[in-house]
Amino acid sequence: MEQATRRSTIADVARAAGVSKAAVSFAFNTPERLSTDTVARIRDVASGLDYRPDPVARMLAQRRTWTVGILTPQALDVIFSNPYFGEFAAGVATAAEAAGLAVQFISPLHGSLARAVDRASVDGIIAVGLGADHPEIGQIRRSGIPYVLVDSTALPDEPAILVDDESGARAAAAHLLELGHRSFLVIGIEPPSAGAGAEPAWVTSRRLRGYRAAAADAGIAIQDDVVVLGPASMEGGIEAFQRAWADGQRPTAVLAMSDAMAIGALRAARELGLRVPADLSVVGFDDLDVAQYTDPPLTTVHQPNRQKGEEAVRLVIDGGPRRNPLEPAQHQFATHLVIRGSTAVVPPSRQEVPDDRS
Amino acid sequence: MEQATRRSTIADVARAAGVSKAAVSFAFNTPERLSTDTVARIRDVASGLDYRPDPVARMLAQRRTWTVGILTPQALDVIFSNPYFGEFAAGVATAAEAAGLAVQFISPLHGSLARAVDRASVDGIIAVGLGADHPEIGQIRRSGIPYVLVDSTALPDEPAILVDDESGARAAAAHLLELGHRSFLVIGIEPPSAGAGAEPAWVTSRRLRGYRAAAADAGIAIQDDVVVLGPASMEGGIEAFQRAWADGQRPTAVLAMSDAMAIGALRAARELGLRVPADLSVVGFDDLDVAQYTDPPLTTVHQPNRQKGEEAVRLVIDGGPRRNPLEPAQHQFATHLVIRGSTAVVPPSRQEVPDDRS
DNA sequence: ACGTTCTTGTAAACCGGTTTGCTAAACCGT
DNA sequence: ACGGTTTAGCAAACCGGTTTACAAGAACGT
Repeated sequence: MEQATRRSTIADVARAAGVSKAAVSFAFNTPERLSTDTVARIRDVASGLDYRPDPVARMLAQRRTWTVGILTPQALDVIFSNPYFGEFAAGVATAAEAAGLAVQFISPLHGSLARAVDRASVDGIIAVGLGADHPEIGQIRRSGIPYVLVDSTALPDEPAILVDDESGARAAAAHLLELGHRSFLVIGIEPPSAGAGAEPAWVTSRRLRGYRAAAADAGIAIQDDVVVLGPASMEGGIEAFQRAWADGQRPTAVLAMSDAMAIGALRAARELGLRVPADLSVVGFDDLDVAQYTDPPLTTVHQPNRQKGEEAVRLVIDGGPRRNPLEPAQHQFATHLVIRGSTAVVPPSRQEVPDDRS
Repeated sequence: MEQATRRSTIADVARAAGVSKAAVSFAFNTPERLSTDTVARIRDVASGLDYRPDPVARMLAQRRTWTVGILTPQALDVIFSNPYFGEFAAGVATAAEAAGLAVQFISPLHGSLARAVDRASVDGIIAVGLGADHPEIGQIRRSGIPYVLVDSTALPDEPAILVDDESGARAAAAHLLELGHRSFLVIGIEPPSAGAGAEPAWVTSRRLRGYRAAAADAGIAIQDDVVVLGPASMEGGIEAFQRAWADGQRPTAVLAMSDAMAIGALRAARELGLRVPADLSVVGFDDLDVAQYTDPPLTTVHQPNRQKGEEAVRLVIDGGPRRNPLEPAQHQFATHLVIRGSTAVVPPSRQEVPDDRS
C-alpha cells in the first residue's frame, strides 16, 4: 500500500487545463502575463485538483526560503523556557510576519551548532548571545548568508544589535548606592559554553563593569567574591542566592543580571524570612513582562526586548548584497532603570558608619 | 556588483575531485558505496571548497523536510509572549531534537492561517488550540501531511493530545468548596477567533463543566454572570478581575483557567487591598514554572505541558503512512491539583449561613 | 580459461517548481 | 496592404541535490 493519493503537481494542473507548466506558474505569480480568462480557467482547474505549489520546489527555484533563523548556542528547550527569549522572539516574529517571512529556530543539533547551521534553510540569521569567539560565527560569515549579531560584541562594521549594558548596570548600582546600600550580592549569568568563562566580551562582564563603575564613584569596590554565577532562570536565581547565603554573605542588596534570576532571588529571600524591600533590596535586568507582576513589583533595568527583535529582522533583511552603505549596520539601544517596589533604603541596623576621614 | 562569491555546488566538487555528482553524494550519504580513499579524497576536496549541501535541494530530492511545524491560530508574537506555549514548545523541541528534526512555527500570515499552511514546508503538523470547527484542519487533513491535534476535541480516531480538563477543573473547585467558599469568580479564556464563542468544544467550556460539576455536588450553581472571559495573559487576568469587581462582584475565590490570568488576578486583588489567601483564594490552571514563584505560590491544576509537546512529536512522527494501527492515535494526559499558598479557608466574615432546610 | 559475483563508479532521470527566450497571432496607424 | 509593436502562450533550461539502472573491471570458484 503506497501512499494513498499523490499530491497534484504543477504538471497535473497544466495537463488538466491544457496549458503549459509555465502558464500555470504565471497564473499564480504574474497573472498579468496571461489573459484574464486563461488565468481564471487555470485557477479553477487548480483548485479543483486542490493543487498547492510545493514550497520546497519553489524555494529551490527562487533561491529564497522566505525564512529567517534565530540562532542560539543553547538548546531549544532552555530557549523556550526562558521568557527573555520569548519576548525577543516575539519581536522577531512581528517584524518577520510583516515582511512575509517565517521564523525558524537554529540551535545545536545533537550537540553541534555547526551541523544545525548546515541543515538550516534560511535567508538570514539572527545570532543571539554568541560570544565573539564562537567558531560558528566564522562559519556563518563564510557561508555568505546575511546575519546579525545580538547581545554580543561585534566587529566595528558587522551588523549587530547592541544594548548599552554598562550604563544600565551603572544606573542600577547607583540607585542602590543612593539608598545607602554598601553591601552587595551580584548574581551573574554564566556563559552557555563552559569554556568561554573569562571572556571579556560576555554580557556578564559588561554589566559587571557598569556595577563596578558606579561603586567606584561612591568610593567602594565590588569584590569578585560577592559575584556568583548561574543559568539565567528562576531556578538559577534561587540557587545562586542560596549558595551565597550558605557562603556567609549577608548583603543588603542584590544586583541580578536577569529578571528571571531576580525572581529566583526574591523567592529564596522570602524563604529565609527576609522581607523585600525592607530587609533586602533587589534589582533585576531586562524588564520582562513579569517584572510588573512580582510581589513587590521588581525594580529593574529596562531594555527593549521586543524592539531588539524587530530591529534585528530589519537589519538582516537589508543586510543582503546591496545594503545601503550609508546606513550603519549596527544599532545600539539605550537602557534605563525602572524603579518599582523591590528597592528601598538600607535597613537602619545595617547602615555602615560613614567614613570620617575629614 | 553581483554576489561576491557563489556558494560551491555539488557539481563544483565533482569536477574538482574528478568524479561524478553521484559519487559526491555517496561520499556524504552512503560512504560504504565507495572505496575508502575515494571518499576521503572527495571529502577533502569538498571541505577545501567549503562545500555545504544545499538543504533545500536535498529536501526536494528526498521529499522530506526534516521539520515539524507547530500550528497556532494566534499570531506569533502572542504565542511567544505566552509562557504556556513556551513550555509546550520546549517539549516539542526536546523530542524533535532527539529525532533530528527542526521546529517551525506556523501561524497566520497576513491574517490567513490557510496561506501560512500553504507556505510551510514541514513533514508533520502539531496543531494546538484549533477548534474542531476550524476550516484549516480540513485543509490539513486533505493535504495528506501527518498531523496531531492538541488541546482540541478531535474525531475519535484522529491523532490527538488531550488533557483531562474536566476533572482537573473539578478538583480545583472541589478544593475551594471544601475550604468553605461559596462565592466564586470564574476567569475564562476567550476563544482566539471571535466567531467561535459558544463552541462547546473549546477548552473554556470543558473546564467550566468541571467547575460546575463540583459545585453541583455541593448543591450550588455557578451562574453565567460570574464568569468573565479574556485573553490568556497576565494583562487579561487583571482586566477580567477589575471588570468583575467594577461590576459589583465580591467573590471569596477565583477560579482562573490559566496561570497567567491567575497571576493577573493576584495583582489586581493586591492593588485593591485584598490579601491572598486571607481575603481571597485564587487557583490557576496549567502549573507553569512561574506558579511556584508567585507570592503566595499559586495553587493550580497541573498539566504536563512539556510532556504534551514531546508526545505530540512522537504521535506525528509515526502518524505517517504506516502507523501502527494497534497503537491508539490519541493520548490523554491526567491532571491533578497542586495545593500551594494561594488558597485558604473562606474568611469568617464572608461565611454563608448554612442551609437549614432540615 | 570461463562464467559468476562483488566492487566501484558513472550517466541520466527525477524532485516540482520558476524563468528566459522565442514565436505566432492580434492589433495598430497610415 | 504592410511593417512595427503588443499580447498570449510555449518549450526548454535551470535550481542543486538524490537515486536508479547500468557498465567495467577485479576477484572468485571450478
